[in-house]
Amino acid sequence: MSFTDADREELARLCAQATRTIQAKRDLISAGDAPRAVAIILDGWACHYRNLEDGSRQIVDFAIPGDLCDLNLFILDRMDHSIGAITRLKVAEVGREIFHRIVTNYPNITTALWWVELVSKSIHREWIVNVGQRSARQRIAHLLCEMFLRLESVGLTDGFSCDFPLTQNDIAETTGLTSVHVNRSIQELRREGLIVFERYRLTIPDMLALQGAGLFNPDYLHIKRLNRHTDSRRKEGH
Amino acid sequence: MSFTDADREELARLCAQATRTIQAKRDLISAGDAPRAVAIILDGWACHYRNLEDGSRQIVDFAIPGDLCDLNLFILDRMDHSIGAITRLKVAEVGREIFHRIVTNYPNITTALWWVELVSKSIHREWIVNVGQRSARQRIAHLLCEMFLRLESVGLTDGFSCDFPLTQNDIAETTGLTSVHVNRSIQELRREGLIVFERYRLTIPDMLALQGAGLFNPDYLHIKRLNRHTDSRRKEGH
DNA sequence: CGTTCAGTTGACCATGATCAAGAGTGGTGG
DNA sequence: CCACCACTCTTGATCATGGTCAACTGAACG
Repeated sequence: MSFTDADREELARLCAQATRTIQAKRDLISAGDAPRAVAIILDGWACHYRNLEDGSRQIVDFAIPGDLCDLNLFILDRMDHSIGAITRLKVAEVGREIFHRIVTNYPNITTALWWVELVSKSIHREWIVNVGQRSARQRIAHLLCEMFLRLESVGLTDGFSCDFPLTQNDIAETTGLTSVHVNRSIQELRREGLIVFERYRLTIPDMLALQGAGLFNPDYLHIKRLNRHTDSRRKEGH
Repeated sequence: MSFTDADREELARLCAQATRTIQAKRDLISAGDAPRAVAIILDGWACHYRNLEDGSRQIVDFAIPGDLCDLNLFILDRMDHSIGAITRLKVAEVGREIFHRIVTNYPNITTALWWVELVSKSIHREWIVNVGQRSARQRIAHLLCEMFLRLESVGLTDGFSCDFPLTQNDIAETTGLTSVHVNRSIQELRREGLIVFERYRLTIPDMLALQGAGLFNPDYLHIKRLNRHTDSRRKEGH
């Protein structure tokens, strides 16, 4: 599958109209709300999370530029989780009617939506594996590998480095660990030279070594096609 | 959204043609394979799982009658996880061409497919929360609540009881615990009268109590609409 | 009947949690 | 420009949940 010029124009138009800015740490939408628009992340990081009655919080996914939120728009009437801004966020919002028009008129885009949805589900599966089976060290290494490759696939890395706005507490809420233990595990990874990570900037000098430390296998990201998919998006300005 | 008679007939036809039986503990399809058909579970339990290089295995979802497997059919070229039969399994297989015909001709069914996909993703999110945040006791209680309600929504419960073919080792691979610890936790739940569970038969005398023990909140299952959705399937023989 | 697989129990161990205090760092207002 | 505050990171000491290893029981099945 690949996009036609008409598809690309339509995508560019969508990203241009109705943009909105959300402050860091604010919710883009909260659990229980009725979804009102599909959001396309244009800039910044967001996270999908759920709260437990006992006060704990679990982050279940991150959204970086190019990612979509709330495809459930038509289908599920209430958000079953919240989406929060990690950094200041810029999003494009696509309302119900426009979305519907796209789905009926642009089959390639619809297929791409399915694609995005299925990959995101595959990532969810891997996160279950991550918290279910891996040690603290491995979980963190795995998370760093995943996010680096996802950032790379949308052109947001710079050689071996990338901006990485998560606090150690965010990482704790992602990996099901405490922030104290995350701290100690990160120090271990640093000591071994597997990562350089300070001031919200991450460098991975040897990706394969870090992948080894995290039992990371990139297949689940379906990156090859992810690239093909996002290529068209990156060229949208052309 | 609701189905027309034409929709229902089509669904009945799909479930009737090309059924296949898989022995217990065999794979329906393995990670790395190219998916060749969408499978609809007609009878028995299956599980979606991933293996790690270090030999451990994580179950990431169960599939019970009425559930679909491998919607990735057109979209992803390789299975990123395996699907195995827990019990002997009866499935209906829908090939690529037929599936494509459905998607183009039956918009209601297509919407229902989206719906199934999104609910299943919501379940994945909850599983991440389960292994990430809950204690052993809570994880197991939560799993039992979820599966009971899912079985109930397709008419496979009998009052407070249901068939429940998972071994303690299966539960361990689902919850990220060891089978020894699963055993002790189950005994605890039994001792407190929260469950009766033997010979692969589960009884939950007080669902709300068990939900409390598992910090279980059923919202993520979107059950109300699940019922509405599966109604049409249950009546297919009519 | 013997074999296999699931469940059970006990003793001991280790990963990661908890609690608490202190050090940087950055932002804000006087 | 400095002082203060809030937040994140860091470190140490202790604790507990759940893991490991190993042996034994019981049921199912050919």
